[in-house]
Amino acid sequence: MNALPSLRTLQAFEAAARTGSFAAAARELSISPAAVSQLIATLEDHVGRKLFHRINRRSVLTEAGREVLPRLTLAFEEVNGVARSLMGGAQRARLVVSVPSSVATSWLPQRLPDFIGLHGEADIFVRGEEEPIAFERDLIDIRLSYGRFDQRDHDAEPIVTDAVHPVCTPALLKKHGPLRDARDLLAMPLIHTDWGPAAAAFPSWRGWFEAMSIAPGREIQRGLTVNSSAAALDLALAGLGIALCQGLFAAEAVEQGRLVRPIGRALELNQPYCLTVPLRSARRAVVMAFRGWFAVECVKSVNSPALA
Amino acid sequence: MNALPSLRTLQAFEAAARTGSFAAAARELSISPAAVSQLIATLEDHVGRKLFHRINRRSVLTEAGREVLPRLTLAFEEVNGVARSLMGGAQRARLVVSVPSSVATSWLPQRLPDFIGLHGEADIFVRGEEEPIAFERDLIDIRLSYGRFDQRDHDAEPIVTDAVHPVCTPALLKKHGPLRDARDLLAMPLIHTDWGPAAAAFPSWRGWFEAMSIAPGREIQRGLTVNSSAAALDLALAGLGIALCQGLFAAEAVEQGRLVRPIGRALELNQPYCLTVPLRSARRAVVMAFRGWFAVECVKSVNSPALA
DNA sequence: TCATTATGGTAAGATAAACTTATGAATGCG
DNA sequence: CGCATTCATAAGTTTATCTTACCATAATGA
Repeated sequence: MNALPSLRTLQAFEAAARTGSFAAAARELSISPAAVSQLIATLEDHVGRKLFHRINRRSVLTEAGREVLPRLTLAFEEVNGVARSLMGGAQRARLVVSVPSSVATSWLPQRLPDFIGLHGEADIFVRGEEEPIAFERDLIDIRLSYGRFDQRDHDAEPIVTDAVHPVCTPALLKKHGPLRDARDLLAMPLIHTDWGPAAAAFPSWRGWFEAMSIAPGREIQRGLTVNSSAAALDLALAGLGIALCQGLFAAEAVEQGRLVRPIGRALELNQPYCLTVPLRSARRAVVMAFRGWFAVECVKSVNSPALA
Repeated sequence: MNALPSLRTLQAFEAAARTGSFAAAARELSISPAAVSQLIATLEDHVGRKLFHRINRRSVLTEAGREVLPRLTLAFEEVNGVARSLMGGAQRARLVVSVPSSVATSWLPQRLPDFIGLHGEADIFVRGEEEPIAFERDLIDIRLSYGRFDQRDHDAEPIVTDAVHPVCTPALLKKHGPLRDARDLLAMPLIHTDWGPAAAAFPSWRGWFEAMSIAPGREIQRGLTVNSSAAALDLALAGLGIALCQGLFAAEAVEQGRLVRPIGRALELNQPYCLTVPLRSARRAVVMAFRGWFAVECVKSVNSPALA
């Protein structure tokens, strides 16, 4: 188990391979071309394999070299990025937030300016993605998920349990006249959401009617079907039907009067929303600040008086 | 624009921060504790900021240190991985393949052993994901996509244009009796696929009937709806209905007689499947080999005699 | 309590890695 | 051809890195 080659030789190799010339690499590293040549020779010696074909005083990468170059380049770019951020005067906080895609499209971006206003400048990365989440590979600092996913070295905390509400535009409700009971909904165009494997346990219209003690027939499968809450909300806003939408997403439109609830009956979800934070990030100031703010915003949306 | 700190000092910092002790870092780097202390002091000096709180001969990371540690660790791990793979005797080829999720679940894994048998050992990473693809961030060597996505420094090549075929189990077909024309399909349970935003232009049952010059009523929306080809195929295999499935996925089951085509009419897709290869990877042996093999496998499935 | 053993910091000197300069050979270009 | 550019090699220098030695502090345990 020999020692690994020195980082300096790898650095020289990376620069030369990327630029395609020892001379250019030398300029980049502010050293002489001869030094580059020697470093690379040392590395080739150490790993026991040529990394450049020396053909005509010109060097082209060997297969082995070509194979590893992109990985090295990416890794060194990251190292240099870290170094630069350490050297920068006032270091900007960095925060990687992972949320379900539906939250990433509109709910979160709308509210982010508020957080930035409260907390000050920060480099925030929002990732819209579904379980399973690669906390370590993607260096995620905080994740909002539907349901609790406990892991070693991660702190998971339930925030609030949401519910789904039937919502549609006021115009659509007017057109179909006021409803007397839940059964009248069956006559209106329903917007279905197919949650996919991610959250198969989410309530459907069928589930909602059953919770209202109404046994729906096959006809409820009619109408539009989409595969995300965001899309369902958009269709509802466009007046195309009644969507069964989480409070989290529907609250704002209902508060503004752009959507109404034809029937004030909601169906609670099986799982709460949870915030998961890897322990390595739990103590960082930005992360703690964001965690608190995020939880409050979720609760505010879900428990909006407009949905009471 | 000051020079960046030397990699060696960053390496020492990373080891000390990760292990939580200068002494442990020294052991890891096979140098003396004093050397670690000096390297870190040099780094702190260079970036003009303390990275450890020295409290009681014990060091704990400062906020600045905690902020950058995970990024540094990940980057150095990658560098070390590269170094190790260079030192390893016979280097194993490494290949990162990106395909649509549906292809990643079953079609590709089934066929990979064949490629490995032909080409020899290799470290193959299969990523199931949808457009847009982050070729550079994820260092992808080759991508199969539905439709052509041209980019700078990428080579995109159409492979074959697939078609969708109605398929169901022989048992289901028998139960509903032989069909005389396409219109009879309307009486059978249809399995719908909702492609989502990724490939909105994919044909639906409605499109298929229209191509057959049949104007379907609202009733065709009945039945099951799933959001992936793979799921639709599974449901069809379970005898739950007729799915409209790409030749790529259906070919094998039809060849084996597990599925049949109640009507031999297919509907061609709007876009061909394409293989995209970043130029940096185009000349690598594994990549070229895989590209050729992959294209042939796709064509074989799509043009299977069983679907003729 | 008082060694014992750990931690990290500092100073001085040693060593080896890294670098420069100088030179040569091969190539391409005007 | 003459000139610029490329990389390789050799010899000598610089300096970053490392060791050794010694100190201070704190926790551990007999």
